[in-house]
Amino acid sequence: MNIYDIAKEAGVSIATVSRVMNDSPKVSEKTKKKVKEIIERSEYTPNIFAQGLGLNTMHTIGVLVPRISDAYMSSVVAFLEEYLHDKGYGCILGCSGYSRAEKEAHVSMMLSKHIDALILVGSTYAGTGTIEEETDYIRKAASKTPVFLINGLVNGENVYCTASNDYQAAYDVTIKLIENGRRRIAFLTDSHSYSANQKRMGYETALTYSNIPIDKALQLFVKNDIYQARDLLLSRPDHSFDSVFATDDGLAVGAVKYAGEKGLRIPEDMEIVGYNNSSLCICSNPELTSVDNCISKVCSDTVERLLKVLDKKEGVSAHNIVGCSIARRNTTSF
Amino acid sequence: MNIYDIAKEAGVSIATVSRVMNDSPKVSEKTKKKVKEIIERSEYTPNIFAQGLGLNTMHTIGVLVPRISDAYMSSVVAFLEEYLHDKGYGCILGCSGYSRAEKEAHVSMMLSKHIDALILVGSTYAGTGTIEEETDYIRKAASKTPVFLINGLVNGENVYCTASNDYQAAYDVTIKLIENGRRRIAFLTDSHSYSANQKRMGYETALTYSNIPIDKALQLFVKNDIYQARDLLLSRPDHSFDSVFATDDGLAVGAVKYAGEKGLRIPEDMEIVGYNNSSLCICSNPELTSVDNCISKVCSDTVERLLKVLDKKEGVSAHNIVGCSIARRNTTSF
DNA sequence: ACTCATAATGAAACCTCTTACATTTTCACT
DNA sequence: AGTGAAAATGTAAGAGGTTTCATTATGAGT
Repeated sequence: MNIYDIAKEAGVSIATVSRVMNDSPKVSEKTKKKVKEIIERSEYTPNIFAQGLGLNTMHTIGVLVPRISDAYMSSVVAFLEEYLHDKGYGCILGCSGYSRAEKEAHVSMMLSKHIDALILVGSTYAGTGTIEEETDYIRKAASKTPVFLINGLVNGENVYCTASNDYQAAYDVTIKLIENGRRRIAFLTDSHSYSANQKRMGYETALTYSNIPIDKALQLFVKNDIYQARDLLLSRPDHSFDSVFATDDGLAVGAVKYAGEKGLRIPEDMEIVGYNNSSLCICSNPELTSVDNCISKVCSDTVERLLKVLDKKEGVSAHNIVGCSIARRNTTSF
Repeated sequence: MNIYDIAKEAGVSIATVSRVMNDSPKVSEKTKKKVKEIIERSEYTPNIFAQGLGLNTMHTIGVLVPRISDAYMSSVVAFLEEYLHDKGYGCILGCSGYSRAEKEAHVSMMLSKHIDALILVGSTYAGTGTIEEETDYIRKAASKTPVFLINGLVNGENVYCTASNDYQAAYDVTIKLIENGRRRIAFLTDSHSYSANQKRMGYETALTYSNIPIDKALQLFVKNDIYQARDLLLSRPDHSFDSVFATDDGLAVGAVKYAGEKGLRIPEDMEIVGYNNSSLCICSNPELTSVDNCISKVCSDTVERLLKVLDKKEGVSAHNIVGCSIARRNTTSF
């Protein structure tokens, strides 16, 4: 069943059928109605390949995340898919893991599928090699299709970034903890990403601003795993920290488990703040205070900017920042 | 940059270039080497649309889930994407929600993108209308492309199902609780899906087998939300149940919160079992005993069967069952 | 050197759509 | 009725691959 069959049955040329399919104004109402009826009846759908060959688009966006089973990432994908689908775009998903090689492999696979744009979520930097090396594949991809980063920052032609204001949020959280009398705030992270660095800078700035010396021994790096986070904290000397600011809710849950193990009361003896305000927060006991980095807004902004770029509209800025808020629950006393 | 450019530069015909691209044996080593070099150097990739037009495939599989932000679903998608990517297939993701109309819309969008097969995850039945009505869109889709259900059951030409043995697992869990002296086991679910019904049947069979009357008042239905599950349990009379078997970890966490609210000790006063063995289990406090429905195996089986079907191999059975196990943690005393 | 089977290559058809341009139809106005 | 502009429709040329079939090149066996 192709456009010729429809044309023959309707007694018109294929050009007319094509015009009807694309809602062109230069077809008489009478013809339009007749052709539409036949299209309807025979459940004809145009061949996407032939269409793509002509139009050079398939209305598909590539979405690449490091790990979809992560609560934060899956939320991001959920929003992106929803917004894109609303606008008639399909979503090719890739889960790359954190290695550069895997990311590159996924990106080139997506490019070969002729996506209209590429969205990269988080983790643009794996911590091996220089930033330039690490992000070169992004600029390379951007030479073929517009690239949109979510919570990442890369400068380059055709690269657009949308991020939550992690610097500010981290600063705010740290100040809150200091106001609560905390002086030895552990900074717990699992990433060298742009976001993680922003958080670290906000944290350090707040300490400096409050005349608290920065103690690098309080900045802990661990794989994103609840038990590993717990064990790392357990390996630290008792009382070496009085609160934990984690760059991810999973790590914060690890801190909760640490406190349980040590018999520390939360939040009296140990305050804990997570990040992403994910589903883990209310699953945790006590429920976790966390930074709400407003995924929904970040995603809707990204899609909005993406559509503008595809529309060849001018004036889409390279960078875009979205504010965060703090979701207060029971692991802090603010 | 197209096949003609390569052909011209190499001084061969486009047919030869095409053969080189597809690793055809009927090209001399010398020519192959020369052409490959030029392809490499000019970073030529064949146009997917032209290729699709000829081959009628884009090596893309549609994956439709109701809710990707669900820990279980995102795990399933993670495995599917990994296995499919390994085999050179891309993944078009759709998040449909639970309504039939949305599912149909997503399926037809995917079909219009010319997927090679469609994988539907869970929830084939939304509870409105008869099973036949609810699943008709699946058979319709199956007339255009092979359909693979994960933890769903629909009979039809070109429909292949892979499911975990939820009936058996539910039976086993219920027997364990009974062996622990529980007599009033609440069955908490959020779905009318095939899986949920299998679990219910296993639960009821175990009760009957143990000469415990089935009390419909103990079978509770609630939206998949931790707080709603907690509140529903709080609304029941005290001591009306002594344990909870939930068909999803989120609901089980709701039960944990209920017990906390009521001051019940877990597992002494209240045993709780979840389902899916998701990341919520270790996040919960106490950590949740849960049925491990072996997502990895279900997904690898699905992909394996899918590849066989695409390969036109015979003998792919319509149904395939994978065994479950119980991940014992701290909300039960077995 | 001459066959002849086989390997290597090329020409052209085909896949199904979009669209620029050409042609035909319509119809208001004289 | 005749004219001419505007509207409707059709023709044919791409878009960029794959593949069949025909043709040419190769080289082993005599």
